[in-house]
Formats: sequence, C-alpha cells, structure tokens
Amino acid sequence: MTISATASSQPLDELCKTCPARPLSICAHLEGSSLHRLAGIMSHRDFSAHQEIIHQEETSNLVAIIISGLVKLTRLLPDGREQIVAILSRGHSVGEVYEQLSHDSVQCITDVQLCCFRKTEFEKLLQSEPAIEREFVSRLQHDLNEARDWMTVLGRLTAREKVASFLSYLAGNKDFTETDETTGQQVVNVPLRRSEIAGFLGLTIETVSRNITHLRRMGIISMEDAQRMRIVDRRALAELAQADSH
Amino acid sequence: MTISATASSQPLDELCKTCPARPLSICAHLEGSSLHRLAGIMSHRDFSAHQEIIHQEETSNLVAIIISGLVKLTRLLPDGREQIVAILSRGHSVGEVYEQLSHDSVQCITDVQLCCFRKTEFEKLLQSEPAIEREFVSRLQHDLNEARDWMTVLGRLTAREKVASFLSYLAGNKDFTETDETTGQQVVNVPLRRSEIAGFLGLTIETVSRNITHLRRMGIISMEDAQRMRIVDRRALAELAQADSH
DNA sequence: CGCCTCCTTGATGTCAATCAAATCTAGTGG
DNA sequence: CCACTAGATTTGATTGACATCAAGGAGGCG
Repeated sequence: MTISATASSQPLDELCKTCPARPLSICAHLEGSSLHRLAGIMSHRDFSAHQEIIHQEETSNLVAIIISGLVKLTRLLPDGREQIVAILSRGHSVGEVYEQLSHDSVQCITDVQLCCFRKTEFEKLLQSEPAIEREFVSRLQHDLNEARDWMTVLGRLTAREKVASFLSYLAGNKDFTETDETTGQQVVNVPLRRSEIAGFLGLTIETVSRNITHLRRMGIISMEDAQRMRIVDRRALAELAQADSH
Repeated sequence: MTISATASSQPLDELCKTCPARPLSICAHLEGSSLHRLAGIMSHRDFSAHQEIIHQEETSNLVAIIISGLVKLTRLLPDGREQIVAILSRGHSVGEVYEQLSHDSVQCITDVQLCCFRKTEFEKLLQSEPAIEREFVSRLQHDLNEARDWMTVLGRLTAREKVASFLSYLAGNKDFTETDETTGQQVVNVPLRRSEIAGFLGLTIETVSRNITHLRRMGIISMEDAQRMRIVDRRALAELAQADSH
C-alpha cells in the first residue's frame, strides 16, 4: 500500500455527527457508546485524483468508508487489458474484510476523503456491533446484485445500450445530477474520462465517443460540454438502457 | 415461488452430521447446541433438472444451501435477452438475505437437493450465531469478487478466451473433474448445455461451439463426447484464459 | 504561443452474430 | 431391432458491429 495522505487525528464524536457520508453509511443509525467507539478507531485521510489507494494483489490492512469523491475498482489482466469492476461514491465502503490480498486496485477518480479503519479493528467491530454488521451484510448483498447487473450489461447489451445504461445509472445518483429548474431536465455531471467510461463498459474510447454522439443526434441527450450532459428524453434513455429497476 | 418438491421432515442432527455439503458450507464448524438449532429450522427439498426454484422479481421467503446439484442465477432483460450471472454448486447458498424481491431467477441445471430455511429464521440465525455470520460475510465477499472476475471476462476477453476461461473454471472445481490415472490428464464433465455456456459467457451457441472446436484443433483439449472434455495442455489453456488466480 | 491531453470523427479490418443447413443423439413406438 | 422424431450440436456463408489505425479539433497550462 502506497499512501501519502493527511491524517487528521481529531477523535471527536463530532466528526461523525456532522459527517456528510453518515446518512448513507453503515454507521447511519449508530448512537451513544457505539458511535463513540466507532469514532475512536477511525481516522480521516485525503487522497487526490488519480492516486492509488490499494494496489491489486497486494496485502492491505485498510477498510474505509468514502466521505466524499469517487473511487474506481479495476482489474488488470496479465497482458495489460483492464476492466473497471465498480465505481464507488459517498457512503460506500472500500477494502475486503476477512481477506488479506486485494483482488482489485482501488484508485481515485476525483479527490477523495476516506474514513479509515484498520481491517482487524473493523472486523472486531462487525463481530460486536450487530447493527453495523447487519447493515454491512445488506450492503454486500446489494453490491453483489449490482455487480451482476453490470455482468448483464457487459454480456448482453450493444455499445449504444451500454452507454445509455451508464448515463441512466449516473442520472439515478444525486451526487452526479443537477436539475434545471426552468425545464425540469436533469443535467448529469460525468466525472469520468472517456477512457474510464470505456474501461467500465468493456468498450474503446472511440466507441464510447461515437455512441454519445449518436444519443445526441437522436435527441435523447444534449451536451453542455464534454463532461456535462443534459437528459432531454428520459423515457427513451431508460428504454435504450433496458432499465427496469432504476 | 412455484415449488413441487419432496419435503422430508426428519429433523435429526444426524442429517447435518452426515451431510455431504457440510464441509463446504457456512455450517462447517458448527457444533453442539448451535448445530442442533440449525437442524431444527432446516428442511431438505428435491428439485429436478430445469425446474425453477425462485422467479425473478418475485418475493421469496427462501434461503437455502445446495447439498447436491448445480444451480444457475439468470437475469432476464425486458426484451428477452438473458444473462447467466452465477453458477452455484455444493455448499453455496441461494436466496438474498435482507431483501424481499429476488433480483434473478434461480433455476436448476441438474437435479438438485437443497437444505432450506425460511428467510426470516435464517436472518435471526445470522444475528445470533457469530460463527455462521462471519462465514456468511466471508462468502458474500468471495461471491462479489467472483462476480467481478466474470465482469472482467465479459468485458475484456475474446470469445476463445472466454471459452478457455470457462473450462479452466470448471477444471478448478473437483465436482466437475475426474483424473485419468494413466495420463494424469483431467477430464472435465460439463453439465451445462451449449446454450447455458453461451448464456454465461455473453456469446451465442454457435460461437461457443466453434471455439470449442478451435481449442480441440489447437490440441489444447480433446472430446470424449459433447459434455466430456479432456484437458490435454493445461498450461496453454490457463494462458488463453488469462488466469492468474486459479 | 506552443505543447499536451482529451475528445471527436473518419476509413478500414476483424471477430462474432445472424441466417441456414447438416449431423448427431436420445427417446418413442412399431 | 430399426425407423422416426425432436432437440442439441456442429459447420458453413454472410452480415454487421465494434476495434483498430489515423488524423483533426478543443481546452488548459506553462
């Protein structure tokens, strides 16, 4: 693990009580002595965009919750091909419990702030705090379902449908969207590069770009700039995305 | 949930103690009163090949452990396209805890015997038996990693590499392999149809068939019959599969 | 201004899907 | 036992979607 980060050692329950990620995290419903205990073993750390938090196949003692920013999990094949297997945002946790080696590398897409735990202490916490433990299982289950959703996208959708699915997915997360008051349309702020979108969708940069253009020409989206896309026809987008659940 | 199954109500600890799936299951290290409690709330059920256990998007009260046989989890898109997102064998569990609706349909590939629990009882069990709970989290983590492995296969490998990966995966599970004593070669017993292999690898039947033929012509495998493949060149297969971990 | 990185667009090639048909297999009934 | 059938697998011909190769534009920064 290679880290150059700022450690702010202010072990105050206040940090937790005002934490912007708390309502979305496993600690959401924690109170009193349990919260105090949690606050006692966590520490905040800052990372900058494109920094690597954990390297694939290396041992890691870190479990963390994302307070702010975006993180990607990538798998590198022996010959250099790469697949992004998850994109994690505020409230999600990072690091594999009960595992020594990391199966993927964990990298920052944007600047990131983490709430960090030592893996062994986090595991002890799970054992002794049923509320956290239950929440953690529930989230693992959710992540597993999401991974399988993306398996379906990767295995069965066309390039255009993949891109539509990805936009639809971002549009469903309030961290990425603003609503235009005059038109009621959503504007999605895409914090990923084209190469990262391609890496996630199992495509090339060019194919992603071309299909964004297609969606634009079809009148489904319009672009404020390369990173900001206005969703003009939400229904058509959802249909292309083969989305039932979002 | 549509079930026509045999319920054998013999709530003896003996059933657990002699269970062929136990060494591979979350109950492996359970003893005494804990095992007795488990035995008290489980019941065995038999299903036949191609029977559906749980239907996608329907509510299910079932959590179960596979005692014998093979089960597939599939996701059906609104327009009928289908992706198999997991293949589960002896010792694996089926059914989503802390979720009402099933995200996928659960179907039998072969005849299957299950050790069944009512979801609510299973959840109570998790809460009160730390050993099971920990084992369950560990397995969820593992399944999540496996799903992400397959995301990488689906997103980045060619058809030939996908087929090689799949064979390599089966070869790594003793439930599917016999070893030819005279040559030391593994013979993989593929219990899936071509359509199921295709459904798992994001390919068509024809492409799967063609690439099995390719592997045969390359001298990497040879076929006893359509379901039984002899691995002639293990190293070449692993290389094609881009396998690091198996 | 010039360089660099990212994104877009165009031309061409390749791999896998599709369409179509033959072969193989297991099961059924005469 | 063999003819017949239905389903599964293999093989062939063609099409089409995405990758690859290549060039051009747009924004940011020294």
